[in-house]
Amino acid sequence: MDTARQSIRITGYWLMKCEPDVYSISNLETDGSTSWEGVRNYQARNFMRDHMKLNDPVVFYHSNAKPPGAAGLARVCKTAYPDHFSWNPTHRYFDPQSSPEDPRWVMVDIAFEQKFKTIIPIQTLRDHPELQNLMILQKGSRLSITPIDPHEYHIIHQLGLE
DNA sequence: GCCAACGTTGGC
DNA sequence: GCCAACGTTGGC
Repeated sequence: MDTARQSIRITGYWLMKCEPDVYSISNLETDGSTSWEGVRNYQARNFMRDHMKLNDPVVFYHSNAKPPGAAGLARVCKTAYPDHFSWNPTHRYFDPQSSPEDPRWVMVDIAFEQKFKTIIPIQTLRDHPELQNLMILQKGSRLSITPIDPHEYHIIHQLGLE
């Protein structure tokens, strides 16, 4: 685990996964921007808290979808701040170990950039020779927020124009 | 709906 | 500190 973690390179480019049944790129297009609450994984949290910068580019990915795949582009429009949903006992993202005095979780805001004409299915990403190293394509990868290479970002951007 | 892979929890 | 049990993720 630690060895794998060490090889992660922070690039300022990101891929963020969301189930479209919960929140889709179309929702983001409608809203213009949104808060990214509910991340309850420490590694993903640390990416947001320690590394996400204003205007970092984001690939918006639909997970658990038919088909799963890259759905569009977004941009970080507010850097990390406490996830207040974590201390609301009636909310599904409640965590009893988090409090306003000692917030355990953070969120960022992202702004809509573009919605791809069609989803770029995961299989298309898998088939692309220059996207082989995408973290989300590695076996067993479940991280909802992963850094990606600028080159990978631009390839996905291009695929989204087709 | 299945299930492999993962992260977290808690007993010891 | 180990590790079994558990809940979750997410592609298929």
